Amino acid sequence: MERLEGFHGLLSRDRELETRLDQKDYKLLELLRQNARESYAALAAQLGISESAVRKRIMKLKKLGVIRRFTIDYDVPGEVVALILVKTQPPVQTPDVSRKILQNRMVEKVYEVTGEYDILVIARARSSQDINSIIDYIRSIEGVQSTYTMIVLRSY
Amino acid sequence: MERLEGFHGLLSRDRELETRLDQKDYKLLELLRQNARESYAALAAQLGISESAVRKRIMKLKKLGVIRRFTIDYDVPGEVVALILVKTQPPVQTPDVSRKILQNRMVEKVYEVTGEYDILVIARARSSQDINSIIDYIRSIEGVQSTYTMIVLRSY
DNA sequence: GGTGAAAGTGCGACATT
DNA sequence: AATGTCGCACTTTCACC
Repeated sequence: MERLEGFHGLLSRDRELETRLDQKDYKLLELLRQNARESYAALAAQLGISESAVRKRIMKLKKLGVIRRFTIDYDVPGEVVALILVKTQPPVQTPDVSRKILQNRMVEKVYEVTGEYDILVIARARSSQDINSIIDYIRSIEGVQSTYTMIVLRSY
Repeated sequence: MERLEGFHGLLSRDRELETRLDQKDYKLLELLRQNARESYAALAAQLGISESAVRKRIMKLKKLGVIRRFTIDYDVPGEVVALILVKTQPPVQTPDVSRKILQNRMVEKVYEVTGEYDILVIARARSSQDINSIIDYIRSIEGVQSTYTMIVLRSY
């Protein structure tokens, strides 16, 4: 019976995968990546479908969690961006550390990764002192073994 | 005379800095970071200014290069995201290497940084084979000494 | 995925401080 | 120089097909 349930679980996963993205979805994501404020009508024209179809696809992509948020890529002169590699140590779980890191409002993005380090943090601050305080904050989290910080000089 | 011109240059720089961002600009950037598709009217209400004022501020921020683009934060199931650290070697200039890296369409973002490595690349691909081909591409660029790749397991 | 009508939004011109 | 007001066209939204 447990085997059957396991099997059933696999089937449900397949069913989820039926909501696979098609070429128009991929193109839509690419268009939105380039300009997230483009009107549905303009997107529709480029995709060769109607404006309401675009809206429904975007809604679906948001519901599926594919589109996480509409945001901006920006660069405030004087602000300091830092990339902070973090090494965690068992038995503390890496996701627990990630969630703690995210609580800092200067943290923009957190990646859990393979390799020598476990987490990469992208942080943004008004000054290098503020970067220092982010690092202090991260190093104070339980399960953080060490950090390695890179200051961003330029980005594209 | 040359001294005077130099001094004049400094003055012009100061004049440019007069287009400093105020608190409303910072708040506007934060609101857009959270939802880049929010209407000007809704943004205006939150900032306590009129809708056309918001429009003009956003225009100004784009013109100043502060807002680089409106984009989406997204996560396609099955796609592989990799963070690739790159070490460059003189006499090749790091920005030249960055520009070459950017030519690869799977490359999403390039940071030039301080520290042991000179560049961090964020790349996105349909499969790990594609990630491999990005790495091969980067390693084939003149001036690239070594790379270190981390595969993203999860991101927030 | 398309249609149509109502509500909401974008945008330029001009007035205001 | 930055903001506010107004008018109109366009866009979005929400029914339903």
